[in-house]
Order: sequence, then C-alpha cells, then structure tokens
Amino acid sequence: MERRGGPLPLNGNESERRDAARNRELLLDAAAGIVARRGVENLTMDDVARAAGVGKGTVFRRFGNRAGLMQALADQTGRDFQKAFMSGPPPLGPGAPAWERLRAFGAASINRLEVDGRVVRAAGSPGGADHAHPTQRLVRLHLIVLLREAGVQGDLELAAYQLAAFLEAGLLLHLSEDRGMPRSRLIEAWNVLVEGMTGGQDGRLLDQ
Amino acid sequence: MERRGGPLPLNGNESERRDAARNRELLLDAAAGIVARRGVENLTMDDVARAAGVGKGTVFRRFGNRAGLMQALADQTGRDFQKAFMSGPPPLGPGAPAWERLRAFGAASINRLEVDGRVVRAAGSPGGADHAHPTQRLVRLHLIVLLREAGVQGDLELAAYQLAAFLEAGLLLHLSEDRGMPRSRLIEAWNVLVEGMTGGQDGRLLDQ
DNA sequence: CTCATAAGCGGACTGCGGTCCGTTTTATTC
DNA sequence: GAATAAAACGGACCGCAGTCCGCTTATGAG
Repeated sequence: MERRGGPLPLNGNESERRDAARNRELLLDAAAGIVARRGVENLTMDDVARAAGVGKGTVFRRFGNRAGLMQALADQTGRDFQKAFMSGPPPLGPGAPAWERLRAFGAASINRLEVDGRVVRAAGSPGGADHAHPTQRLVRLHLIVLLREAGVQGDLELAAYQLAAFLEAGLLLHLSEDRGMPRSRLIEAWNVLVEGMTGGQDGRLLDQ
Repeated sequence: MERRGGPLPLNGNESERRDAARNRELLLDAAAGIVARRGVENLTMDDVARAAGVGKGTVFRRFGNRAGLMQALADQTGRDFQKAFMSGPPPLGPGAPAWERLRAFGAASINRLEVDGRVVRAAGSPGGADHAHPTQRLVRLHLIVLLREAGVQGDLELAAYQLAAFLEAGLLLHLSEDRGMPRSRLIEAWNVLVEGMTGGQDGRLLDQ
C-alpha cells in the first residue's frame, strides 16, 4: 500500500491535468456501463481499461485498486443521498425532529441499497466495509449529531458505529437476498433499534 | 462456486479416508504455523501446500478457498469459546440471568478478537463477514435465546443480527487498532446497546 | 515558439487464488 | 489377496489484481 507520487484523493478543489480529467470521466463511464451491463462481480480492471480506451496502469493510478474504483462509483450515486440527508427536505433533511430524521435515514439507506448495494459492498476493502472512508465517516458524524440532538447520552461515537453496522451493505444484502427479508421488516427493525437507543418510545419521553 | 464431488462440510460424524484425514491435519498445522510466524496476510495457499508437503489441489479440495481455510482455522480456536457460552460456567454459560449472560458474551467476544481477530476477519467472504456460516448462525441463535429469556419482544432475529453486527471482526479490529479504542470502552458500549434492547435498566425492570 | 519539467500514460510482467484432469491411493467385495 | 470403484492427490494451467518503468504529453516560463 505504498503510494508513490500519484493522486487518488483529489479532495475537492485540486487542479487536475486535462488528460487526467478526461480519462477519469472515461473510466467512470466505462465502469458504470460494465456494471449496468454485466454486474459488479463480472467487472475486471482490464475490461474497464479496454472499454475506456486507456492503459491498465492509468486505471490503477486513478483509483488505487478495484475497491477504490467501486468507491468512486458508489460515491457518484451516493452524492445525491448525502445531499438529501445533509440539506434536503425533511424528514430526511433538517427541519424534522431528530428521532424522525433517524428513522428516515435508516429507511432511506435500506431503500438505497436495493439499487446499488452491490457496488457499495464491492467498495469495501477485503475483509469488510472500509470504516475509515470519508463517506462512512460522514454517515457516522451525521448519526452522532442526530443522536445528540435526540438527547442521547453516553458514547455517541460508538452508538453511531452500532447503528451504521446494521446498515452495512454486506449485511443488508444478505438479509434481503439470501434470507429473503422484505425491506419493510428491515426498516422496522431499524426503527426499533433507534428507539432502544434514544431511550424508550422514540426518545420523546425525554421531552416530558 | 459450483461444487463437484468433493467434501468440505464434514459435518460432525462422516467418515473420512485415512489419507484425507492425515492431510487435513497436516494442512491445518502448516497453516497455523505460517500464521503464527508471518501473519495471516502473508499466508499464500501455495505456501500452505508446500509447508504441508501436499499439492495445491488438495488444499482447495479440503477447504474450498482461502476463506474456507481461515474459517477452519478460526473454528479450531473458536470451539473452546463455543463450549464456554453453550455449556461452560456462568455468567458466560447457563446459570446466570439472561441479561448478565448477554453482557458476558459481548465481553468475551471482544476479548477473544484480541487474540485471533485477524484470522476471523480473513475468514469472511470477499465483501464482509460470511453471515451464512454455521458459526455465525450459532452465535445469532444463542443471542436470540438470551434475548427471549430476557423478556425482549419483537423481531428477535434481526435484533440478534444487530448485536452480532457490532461484534464483527472487521469492525472491532478497526475500532481497536485503527481508532485506538481500548477494549473496556468497546465492552461498555456493548453493555449499553444490550441495555437499550432489553428495555432500559438491563431489562430487569420487566420483572417488576 | 521553444524548452524544461513534472505529471500522466500504457502494457509487459509478477504473484496469487482457484480450476482441471490424468494419476495414485484407499476401501470394499469376492 | 486380487479386482474394482470411489475418493483423493498433485501440479500444470488460467484469469485477474496490482506493479514497474520507459515513453508521451500537458503546462508554465522565458
């Protein structure tokens, strides 16, 4: 995992050479196309390179590894979701009471995985989700804020990890596909979990 | 993932040819040695085959894939743990109240991962833990029984999944190693989670 | 416009997981 | 103790992720 000189993070506003930008776009498009056409599990890095008309080294220079490419792919579609819970309309976005936003967040996450859960799962490092990735961090930070706002006391950071653990793509996919559980059941279980954490009936008892 | 004729499960009491048994032992020993000497991440299947003095095909016939070998390795040390919570002395084993056994189970799981967490993590299929594996199923079944005994109502199966999700090797290792959280903190967070699920103060309020 | 330099590029190459199939060993039956 | 069928064996082989390094191209200065 020694990085040498190349990019990868591209956090926001760094400049990028014209050809590099073009190639990233080409690669992302090519990858998205292959995923749509043949599924995540049948995507090879050589395929992506060939479909984009670039060399294999370029793919790895841009995305580091297969998981990195998947992350980039997942983050593209996930950007909308992030916006929705950061600044969109309630109950997912700000404006609704915290307990309700928590419920909405779970439901939205579960529904989202129906669409691109397989990509998100593939974005994990070998041996599970990549808990250190910025996206995951953002999710947990969001949960922490909501928990605090809901009046929850104690180790909010680990509480957020516990909540996020249930929303992990691999687990949700297993429950949904292998075990055949309907989304409604998963959402209900999420709500119960949140209620338990926020202290009884939705935490609203704390307001009395 | 098409199995052809070979073994793999060896669930309990099926007979096994002499040479097969001998080779399995050789392979497991060789693998354990390599793990001890060079770490899980530096174990290759060729190494194991060579160290055991058998062909590579034999390794795969026995264990299916790398994750399967890791599972077998993890299950060896995990057997003791299973016995401990199934039939050992309280509070981990039967004899103590359910809420106390739940606490003990979390603490024991967290402490166990200190020792062979990396092997357990490597035992997961690509893209996270192998939720379908018998060992995982046993853990969840155990949790369901304890939750029911603690008087918890509702979707116990998913509640067990939620609890187990926090004990997943990849997550615990991340918290412990990358984030530097002490085990005591993880255990405390587990206890809080359990208390929330069992309905307030350890669920003991339900007995009133 | 030209040049210098850094960034980017590409494809041959390596190592590992996993498969295939002809050969060998074990267990069973007579 | 053959003969036979089933199971196991082993290592050549394949495909893919990831690396390496000599070549190309964009960019900014003079």
